[in-house]
Amino acid sequence: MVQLKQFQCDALLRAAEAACVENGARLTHRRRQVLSALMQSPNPLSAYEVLDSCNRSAATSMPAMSVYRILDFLEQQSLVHRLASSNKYVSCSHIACDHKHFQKTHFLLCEACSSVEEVDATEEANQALDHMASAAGFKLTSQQFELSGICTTCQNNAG
Amino acid sequence: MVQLKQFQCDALLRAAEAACVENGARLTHRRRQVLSALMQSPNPLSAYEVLDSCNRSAATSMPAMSVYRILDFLEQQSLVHRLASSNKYVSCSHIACDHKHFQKTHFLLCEACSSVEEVDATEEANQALDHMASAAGFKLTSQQFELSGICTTCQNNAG
DNA sequence: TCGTGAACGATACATTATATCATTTATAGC
DNA sequence: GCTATAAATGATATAATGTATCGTTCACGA
Ligand SMILES: [Zn+2]
Ligand SMILES: [Zn+2]
Ligand SMILES: [Zn+2]
Ligand SMILES: [Zn+2]
Repeated sequence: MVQLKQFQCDALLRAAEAACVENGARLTHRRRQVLSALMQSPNPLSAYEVLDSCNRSAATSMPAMSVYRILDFLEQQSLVHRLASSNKYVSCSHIACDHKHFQKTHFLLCEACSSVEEVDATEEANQALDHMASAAGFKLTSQQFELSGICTTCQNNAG
Repeated sequence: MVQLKQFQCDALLRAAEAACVENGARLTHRRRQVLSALMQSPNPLSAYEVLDSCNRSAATSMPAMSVYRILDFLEQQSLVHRLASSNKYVSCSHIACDHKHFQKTHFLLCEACSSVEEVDATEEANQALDHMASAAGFKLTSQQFELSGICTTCQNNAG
């Protein structure tokens, strides 16, 4: 996950706008600012990091309230995802494609560079975890996992 | 996970004290208060919930700082575990037994009653998740998963 | 008994999140 | 275009959570 070039970001924003319209919602200026901040960040951002990013790259300053409201909105639209383990946000990596989050989605977090990879659950993993849970009498409901590890790039840099 | 009777709690506290001594640490009065609060709670508690619990059940009021310090200490001693997804704490379910957390430990969280079950990772789950991560080039490091679901009791109550 | 470091108390402060209400903006119907 | 309506935002206050710092007390060993 590398910082997006501007023309890529624009294309994603157009796709995001289309997705909103399809849901009867609007991608306003403020929402676009927040989404853009997350798209351009190589790492997940906390609400206040989003706020700072927006305020650095714009003339008018955004109230903190708006960031919280807008992050909620964007999450409902599946344009961003919230990482519970760090309470930070990442932009969805499937905004431009037709991916609809039908599968469970998991996140791989690099401990070295803080990059995030959004991956679909495998059937193998679903079964193994269901199995592990049912051994304790639990019936798993939908959820996303946030798995820590080392990404390809950082493995190569270290080796 | 049900609220512990007092004599069970006392036995656990004795075991916890022994574990501390083995590590060259001490289970002081304040630490005992915090650990006891977590043991007696059927659900995970946030730092301030621990604080409230301690202050309800004791004459002298505990400063918030102490709770944070002590939770860190207890976590290092593996007497309590921190749940990253909710930023709350639970007492370890293996204080009395000889369980040493050699295996990865995962947590099953009931969405209905908020109870928590601490379970060992299965080899099957480890492999499935390693496999899923390596498909994206990630090498997983140690971690704990916090899986949402419905516990046995709540399944029966619903059915 | 005294020195030492760990644990704790106390205070201030920083960060993060929510509640509330006024104002502005977009939209649809006329 | 004009107006009613709801959505979105601005503005302010406040709550909740977490950290930094320093002085004091306490346990323990020399
Ligand atoms: Zn996504
Ligand atoms: Zn990396
Ligand atoms: Zn444990
Ligand atoms: Zn339950």
